[in-house]
Amino acid sequence: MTNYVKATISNRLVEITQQSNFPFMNNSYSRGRKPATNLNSDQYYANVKKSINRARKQIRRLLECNFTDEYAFVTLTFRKTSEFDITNIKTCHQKFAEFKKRLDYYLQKHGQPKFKYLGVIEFQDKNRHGAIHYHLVCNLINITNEELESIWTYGWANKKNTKSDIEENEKIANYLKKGITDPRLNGMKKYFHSHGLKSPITLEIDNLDEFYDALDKCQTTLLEGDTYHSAFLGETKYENYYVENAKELMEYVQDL
DNA sequence: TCCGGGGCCATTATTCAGAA
DNA sequence: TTCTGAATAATGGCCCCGGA
Repeated sequence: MTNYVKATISNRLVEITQQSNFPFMNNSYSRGRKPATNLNSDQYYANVKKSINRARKQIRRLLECNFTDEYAFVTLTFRKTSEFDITNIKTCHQKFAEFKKRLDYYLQKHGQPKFKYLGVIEFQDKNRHGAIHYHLVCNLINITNEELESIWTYGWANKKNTKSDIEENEKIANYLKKGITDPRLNGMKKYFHSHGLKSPITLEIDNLDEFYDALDKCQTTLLEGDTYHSAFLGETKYENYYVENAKELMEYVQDL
């Protein structure tokens, strides 16, 4: 029996969750992030798992929301150096921040749009002893690999332009999601992106049949769906759809 | 012209208790 | 548990400014 339905719309990606129990809301308790806890409790690993799941979902959603047409998939690698530790997340993030500034300046100078990106880091363990590299989905469509590498300065840059569609996005999202389970990222940001990206829209659905009708009209494909049981949410059914005509769906949603 | 440091505050990670 | 929203700690994006 379904009592509560929620839809999360990330442009063409539509996720529908139906559950038999209502979500609970109560704000009378003191909650909040505590300083780092002991690293070996069951609770800690449960939180790590949760964090990874949330990051996975969010990466996919942000990709669909913000890179809807053509985008560039970029890999940035550090060459071996004695100047700084290329396996240290903090140090590398600092270098990445400096790179962004150089890039911002370059883009501004050449009258190109501001750098928009969604990215993760990954450790290269085979042969490279945990060297960090960056994977980015971004809007650097018009810049050449050579230009990019000369701005990056720390090693190699590899860029591939991609058309945003269901298969490519799935592939790219999986690629981005691959490395975020690394324990070296526990307690840290597992993904990052430029400010001002569009967020997915979350809706409570009162009339599910009507919502399905609207979906049908927008050339919708079912990607996956399943049902599981949760002690708190009850019978829970989720379905992910891909909508060809996202614009029409948005118009319908505006009227709700 | 080019870009790095400081700092503000946006964004993410972690934690918690649990309705009809 | 493929969970939730809210609160808070922690991290990092990005603007401003000024030095080289």
